[in-house]
Amino acid sequence: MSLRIALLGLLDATGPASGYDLAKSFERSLNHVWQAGHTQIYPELVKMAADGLVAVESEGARGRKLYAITPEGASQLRSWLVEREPSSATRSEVALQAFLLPLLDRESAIAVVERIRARFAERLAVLECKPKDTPGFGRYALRLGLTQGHAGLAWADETLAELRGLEPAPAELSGPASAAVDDAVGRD
Amino acid sequence: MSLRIALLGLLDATGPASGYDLAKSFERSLNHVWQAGHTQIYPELVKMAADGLVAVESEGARGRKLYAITPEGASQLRSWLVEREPSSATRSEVALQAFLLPLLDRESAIAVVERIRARFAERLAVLECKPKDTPGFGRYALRLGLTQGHAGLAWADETLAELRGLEPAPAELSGPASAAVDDAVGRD
DNA sequence: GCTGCCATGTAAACCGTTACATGATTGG
DNA sequence: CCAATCATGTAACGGTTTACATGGCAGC
Repeated sequence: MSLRIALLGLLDATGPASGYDLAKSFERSLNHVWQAGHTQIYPELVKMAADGLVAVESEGARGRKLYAITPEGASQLRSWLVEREPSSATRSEVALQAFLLPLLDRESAIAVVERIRARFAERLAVLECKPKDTPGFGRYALRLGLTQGHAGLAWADETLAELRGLEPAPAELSGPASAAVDDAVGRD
Repeated sequence: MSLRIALLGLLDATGPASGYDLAKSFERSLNHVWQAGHTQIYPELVKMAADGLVAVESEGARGRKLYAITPEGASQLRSWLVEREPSSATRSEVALQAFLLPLLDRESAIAVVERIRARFAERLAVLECKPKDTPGFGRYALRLGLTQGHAGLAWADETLAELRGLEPAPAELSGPASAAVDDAVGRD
């Protein structure tokens, strides 16, 4: 469903576009929020056209089809935005690595957190060179990304400080099922 | 792949468990990081057993099978943690709604942001009643979740302040393809 | 004419969710 | 005995990724 919404949003904001254009727009402006490649976009546009949410406005050179949002599409887009209770489920490999950190010895854990930190920094760098105050599209999401990126960095720094502050040879490595671990994972 | 890792991580940390136990552990301790229901877990355990990552240690009452991690499984778990460059791709309905906010008039946008804010607050409330300083599993991920949750709240508050500060009847609503919007979405 | 990019698509495999189905055990 | 919970699974569907396939056009 959300792929449709993202496509409708782009079409609504930027006007008619081809599948190829939309794939580029995903890379350019939407990639920190939602991802989709052309292999997903082309068939989805066909289905959306069948459902009357978009229409082929014109066919250009080399088979290029320009899709435009229909009134029906614009209406569904707005309904979704206003009515949809967003699922807050996140599935993050970074968070999973953070979760599993206690399985590693201190050295490895530090290396892993450093790598995570680099990821957050990279992400932030990308976002920071976008026009922050353009009064338009993606502006709020950009700020959200920046805020969360900074939060990630702060977490990494705090965690690194803590890990580095531990005595050089702690007992926190491998070891299966201790009562303490069982407790931490157990009922809350 | 990550589902396997999550299961291996839980088995490594808490010792042998059944599919049912693991599903409960997901709900309890992993849900802010990764989600999986029993319908995904049971078949995956079978495949993992076929691949030698886990082994059925014993069969209890009413068909209950206890899976234990094998040395091979433990080794793959650690390799993944140390070697895997985590994909930082996130797919978030919340961020998508944030992205599309400029399509709405001021009133509706405020309502949407208020709903998002409530989501963040809800999430934070859940995390905050977990034992924050237990020296164990999930501890780092918990802190990451808290940090990012606070960041989300801060974003929502800032955004609400800005939206409420606008004059009551701004011109920011619907309207298709203006040059400015095109610019904001365009190349970076 | 060759190389590289534009532009469009299909197919298979994989991952995740929802709905369905079943039986055993525990507690009232 | 009945209801709730434990415990295990299958099936169908939909979304996502990866690999494959094709042809046009532009510049060298």
